[in-house]
Amino acid sequence: MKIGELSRATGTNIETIRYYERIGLLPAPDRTAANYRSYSDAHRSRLSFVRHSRELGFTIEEIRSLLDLSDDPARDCAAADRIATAHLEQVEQKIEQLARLRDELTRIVGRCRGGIAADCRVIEALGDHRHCESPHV
Amino acid sequence: MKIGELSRATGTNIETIRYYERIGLLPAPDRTAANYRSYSDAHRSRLSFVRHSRELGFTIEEIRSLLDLSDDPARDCAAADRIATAHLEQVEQKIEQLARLRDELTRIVGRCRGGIAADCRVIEALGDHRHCESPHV
DNA sequence: TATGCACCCTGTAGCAACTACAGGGTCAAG
DNA sequence: CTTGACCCTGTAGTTGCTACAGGGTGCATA
Repeated sequence: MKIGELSRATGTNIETIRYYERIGLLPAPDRTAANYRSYSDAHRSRLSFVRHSRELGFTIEEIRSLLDLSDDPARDCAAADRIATAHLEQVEQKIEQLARLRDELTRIVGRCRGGIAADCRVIEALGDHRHCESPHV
Repeated sequence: MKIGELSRATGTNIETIRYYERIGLLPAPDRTAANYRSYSDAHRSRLSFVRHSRELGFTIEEIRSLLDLSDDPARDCAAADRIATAHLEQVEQKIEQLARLRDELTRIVGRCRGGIAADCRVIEALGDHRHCESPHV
């Protein structure tokens, strides 16, 4: 299939597909006589793997490792589990951080009673960390 | 104060301070005879405002708008409230998205029983979206 | 007096993970 | 035979910094 079909089949931007090839995440496909890229089903499923992993927040480098593992079926599955578990922990940390941030923002936004900027509690709170109830970031 | 002192006073990287000046977020300070930047307390509190807002996840452009508002005390506070409220909504959406992602990852990780990559449920799940219980991203 | 060291300067390039052109070639339908 | 959809390469932009390279300044110590 041509790049446009692969794009539609996987919901991936054409430029992104070429980008993945450039960085070596997708193998370079065969070319037609007109120098068009010609993809196989193997390409399609590899790209699906990449996109799905990206949607789940894995970095390109993590995906590279996961692809290496899946390319070699004899390899130890524990490595894949380690990558996924580490990533899960990062996601959990990010959620906690955002939750703290949300609480702080809720507090700040709740204090706005309208009026002019000179009396704005939002601006005041942003200017002074001491208004915060818990550390964020 | 010199840039190093401002850096320590606000916990901001020196390169970041110069970057903020370059993009017009911090006004260019006076210079000493040796061409060193010389900051006032007004600079310090403006930088604190910027850093605190960044910690809360506001983008540079949002901060620019918030600074414009705080520079003009006669302006309507509602604009600041709108920016903060919109940002809060984004944070809440991001939290929900990450929570869905965490659930999916938890499901995937939980299926790994060790063994070889050919039978790895982690890799299998990443390769096929149909293993997912809920849509993510 | 020299010299070492911490600090400052400018300008440019790099990071992640794309996205968006510019400027060109290919191919099938009407 | 031309219109339009598609494809190609190569480069530059995005966000918010961070990291040099290659130089100048200022003060304390040997």
